[in-house]
Amino acid sequence: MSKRKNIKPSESELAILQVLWQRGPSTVKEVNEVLSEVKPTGYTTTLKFMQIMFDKGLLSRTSEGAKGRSHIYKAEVQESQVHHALLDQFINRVFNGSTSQLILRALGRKHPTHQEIEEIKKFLDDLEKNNPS
Amino acid sequence: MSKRKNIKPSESELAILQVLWQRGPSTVKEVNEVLSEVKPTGYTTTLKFMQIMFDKGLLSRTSEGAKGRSHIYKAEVQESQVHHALLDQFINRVFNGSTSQLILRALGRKHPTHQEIEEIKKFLDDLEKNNPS
DNA sequence: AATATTTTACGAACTTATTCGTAATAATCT
DNA sequence: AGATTATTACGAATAAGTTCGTAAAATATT
Repeated sequence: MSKRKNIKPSESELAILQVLWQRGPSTVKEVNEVLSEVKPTGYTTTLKFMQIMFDKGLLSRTSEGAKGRSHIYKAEVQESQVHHALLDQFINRVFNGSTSQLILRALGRKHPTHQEIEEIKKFLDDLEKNNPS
Repeated sequence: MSKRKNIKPSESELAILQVLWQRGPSTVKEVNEVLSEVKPTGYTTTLKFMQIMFDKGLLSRTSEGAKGRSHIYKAEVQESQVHHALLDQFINRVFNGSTSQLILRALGRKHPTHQEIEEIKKFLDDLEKNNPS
């Protein structure tokens, strides 16, 4: 249906997307500063990735800023879209396609808070109401 | 606590582990036959991977079979262990460490069956009983 | 305008993962 | 034993991802 291709951002690409999802359209410098807080990264390294992502269509960029300044990059894929795609791949690779297996494992590995549990339960209730399968 | 290191099997390594978890200890030939059902794979390719995994300690092997036959390889990491580790990494990478975010996304993306929902709910009930946090 | 700074473009080095060819070794068959 | 087949070991080619140096171009400063 959607024109979504093989969305499979690499580790580094995902990190950059996350910054852009959070901050909105940003320059290389801005992205690099955020990334460097977690892990020191050379400016040209970040630049290179963003250029590659631009070529792939993961990002777009506006050349003509206010007064001919640096490129401003913008994510061209939605967070939910990427989450969905990565989850699909992960569930297929690791849990043989079983979503419930994934969820049981996820719940089992750490102790979710009471609040988290309630949140999930509520979500499940809603699902059942709207989906009589 | 446990001596678990950085468990991060690659795509191909995971596929091999899955065969070994399912079949139990097996020869290269046997593993390769299973893998080839899904995706044709050269014998020496599978062999190479299993040798690498042996070097890494992911697999062990018995040299002295019944009558000096081929190596029989065995997974040296448990399925639950690897699931756990991969989930940790995935949740950190993609969902910023939030398990409930992962779960909500996973539930939202496809329609789980009524049965699956019940299964999960039951699991949540148990969790709440045993964990008054 | 000359110099310095910022940003971009290009390309190369390096790493990890994947794939397989080829040769050596071991076992089996005639 | 000699030939055939099976299995292992080794090394190399390719690909994808990561990292950065260097140079060119654009912008700002003195």
